[in-house]
Parts: sequence; structure tokens; C-alpha cells
Amino acid sequence: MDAGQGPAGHRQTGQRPTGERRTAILGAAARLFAARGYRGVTIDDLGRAVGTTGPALYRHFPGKEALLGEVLVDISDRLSRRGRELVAGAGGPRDALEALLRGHIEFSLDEPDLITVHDRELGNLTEEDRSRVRRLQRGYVEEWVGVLTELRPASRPAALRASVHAAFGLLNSTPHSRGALSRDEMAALLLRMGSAALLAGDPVPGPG
Amino acid sequence: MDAGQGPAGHRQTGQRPTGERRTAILGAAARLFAARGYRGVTIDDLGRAVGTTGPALYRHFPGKEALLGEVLVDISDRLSRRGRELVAGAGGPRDALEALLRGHIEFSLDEPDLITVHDRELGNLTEEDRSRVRRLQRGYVEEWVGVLTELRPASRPAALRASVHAAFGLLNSTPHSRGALSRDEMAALLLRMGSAALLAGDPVPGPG
DNA sequence: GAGGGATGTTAATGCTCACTAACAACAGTG
DNA sequence: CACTGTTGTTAGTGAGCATTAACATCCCTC
Repeated sequence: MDAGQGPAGHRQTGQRPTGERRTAILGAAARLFAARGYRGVTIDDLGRAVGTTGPALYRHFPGKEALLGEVLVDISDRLSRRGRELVAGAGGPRDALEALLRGHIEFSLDEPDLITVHDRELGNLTEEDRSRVRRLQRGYVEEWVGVLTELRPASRPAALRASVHAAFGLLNSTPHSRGALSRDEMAALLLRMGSAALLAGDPVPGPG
Repeated sequence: MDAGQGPAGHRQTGQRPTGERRTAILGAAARLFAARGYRGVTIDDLGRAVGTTGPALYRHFPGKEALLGEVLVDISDRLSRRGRELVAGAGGPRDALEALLRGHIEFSLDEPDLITVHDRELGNLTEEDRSRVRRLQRGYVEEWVGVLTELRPASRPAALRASVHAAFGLLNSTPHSRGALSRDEMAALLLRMGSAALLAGDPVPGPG
């Protein structure tokens, strides 16, 4: 039915297996937006970062806003999808919580740029992209809230949601403490702290 | 030696007791920078927010950058000064930690705008302002680290520092969970979570 | 080897915005 | 009431920047 290739049917030199440039631009965008903010990065900066000039970007994306949109939707999508999978595959709420913590920590240690951009740049999105990202974020939060509901039945949903946001703040702090600890030490520390914080939400922690 | 008034020797109508306009501009700057980011706010926005036009701002500040500088230095200064006082007035490390937590929570609930701007806009500062802010922030962090050192003698300084940054992330999450809980409920929740997180830093929490 | 699509390049274009100029109002002081 | 300093106002001015136009390449297909 078709030639079996993606939208751009190139090969041979191995330079463009499919959308390599596109992916490179998205990566550079995440990195630069994290470092200098959306408004602090110009089209020319982005082009230069991937070895072309600025306007070449318009061959791959309709504009700067769309670029940011794609980056943010991608992060939110990966986080929420991962959360759903982890919870589904866990044995019980305790297991699920640890899996969520480990998953989020892995993400924040591997991709601090994406974490940084994640809710710093919501305001620069199209109305449509913004609501997409918000919906995905809400879904991810509710995944955590669902697990916490089983572990802290005495807490109201509003308190659980606030707890989850607070835990995200804790877990996402890695961009602020770069390099002091090894990756494994940092992961272990965040796991202990995050776990303790989330389970400390109830005024009376012991059994009902 | 002088007329006994500030730099602007006005009164009578009661409109400008001293630098009222100046203070209003700083407040508007904090609010608008928090909402839309430094680059997303124009001089005209700032003027309009305080009932004048944009260029009037230059009668009070040398430029937009100086405005941001003053806001950030002010926050950092208040936080670190407060931290020093609280620790000095505490009975022991346990007391001091609780005082630091309560103080920081109060600040973040009372001035979410300042918290939001605090480390989001460091990159837009003059080199000089940036290093001033960094020095103040470091002092504040070290205040916390000093207290934690007594409570968790088994932890290395790097781990303590990372713990403190993580706790700040947790405590500063309030802008993300607005209005769901009452102020007092939120304060209590953050105190429990922050305390648990900071004391959970050691692999083995018990004595020796 | 001509046609065509994908991808780049350089040169506009037009808007936004920080900052400056030139001028006005006004209060307190001699 | 002239004098002066403070604070505003309305028009520039010039730089930066996203986007578009017009024009090259290159590769693949026929």
C-alpha cells in the first residue's frame, strides 16, 4: 500500500532516517527553554543549536508556540501514561505508591530540563495546548490521589491533592541541587523523603 | 542637618507619605512577574497596574532590571534574616527546625507571588544582583543545614543540603494547590509533611 | 536527466518593547 | 510671584525578534 517509509522518504546517506532533525529541535528546545525560559530563547538560538539557521525550523513546526506545545504535551503524556501503567501493575496501594515515587524520581533525575519547563511555561501555551496539558496533569495527579486514598482514608480529597502537589515539589527539586550527590544517593534520599512526607499527611498517623 | 523628610519632601495631601508609589510599583512587579514571568510583563503593564503610564516608572527606578533585582534581593534578605532570628531564638535543634518550618510556611502562604518569582527569575538578573541573591540564599540554606546537622549527625553535608532543597520544593508548592484547603489546614499539612521529610533523610532513622 | 518534494539559506517585513526627549503640572520656598 | 525639584504625560527611537518571501540544493523517481 505504501513505500513503507515515514512522511519523509529519505535514506541512503543515513542522515535522516525519519524526523531526526525534528527530534533534535525538540531536544534543543527543552534544554534551552529550561535554561533561559521560553521568551529568552530565539528562533535563531534553536536553529543554531541543531546546526541550521533559525527559519529552517518552520520546515518542521508551524511556529515557536507549537514547539513549546509539543514539548509540554509530550512530558505530560509520558508522565501520566507511566503513572497509569505503574499503578495497574502494582500489587497493592503500598506497592503502587513506591512504584509511583520511583518512576517520578527516575524521570526527574533523567530529564531535569523537562521537569523544569513542565509547569514554568504553561502560560505561554495556546489555549488548546494548555487545556490538553492540564487534563493530562490532572489525570496524573488523580492516579496518585487514588493510591493515597487507600493509604490515608481519614484524609479529605482536597488534603490528598495538596499532599500530592507538595510531594511533586519535593521530587522536582533536583534541578536545584545538582551534582552534590550521586544519582543513586539522590534517588534513595528522594524516595525516603517523599514516602515519609506523603504518609505523614494525616494528623494521626497510626492505625485508626 | 536636613529637613527631616525622606528623599521626596512632600506631604499635605497625604498622597505620598514617603515612597508610596515606589512600594506600589514593587508590589505590582512581584504580582505581575509571578503571573506572567519577567519577560511577559511590559513597562506599560507595570505603570497601568499602579495607575500611571509606563515611563513614569523611570522616576523611581533606573530600569526594569533594577526593579526585578530589588524584588528578589528583598525576598532573599527577608527570608535569610528571619531564618537567622528564628534559629537564634530557639531552645534547641528540634525547636529551631519547627520554627524554621513555621516561618517558611507562613511566608509561602502569605506571599505566594514572591515565592513563585524567587528562583524562577534568577537568570534575568544583573550579574551583581544575581550574586547578592545567591549569597543570601546560601546563607538561608546553611541556617537550615546547621540545624539539621544536629538532628541527623550521620548524614553528610551534601545530603543535608539536598534535603533542605527538597523541603523548600515541598513548602513552596502552595502556588500549585491554591484554595483547596483553608490557610490553617494547609499550614498544618505542610508542617507535618516537611517535618517528616526532613527527619526521614537518614537511611536508619533510629538512634546510633 | 527532467520533475518534484523536502529542507536550507539569506533578505525582508512588521510588531513589540525598553528606554529617552520634550514638555506640563504642581508643591514648597525665597 | 519667580525658582526649583518632583513626578507625570505623550511622542519618538532603535533594537530584537517571530514570521514570511524568494531563491538554492539535493535526492529520489520516472
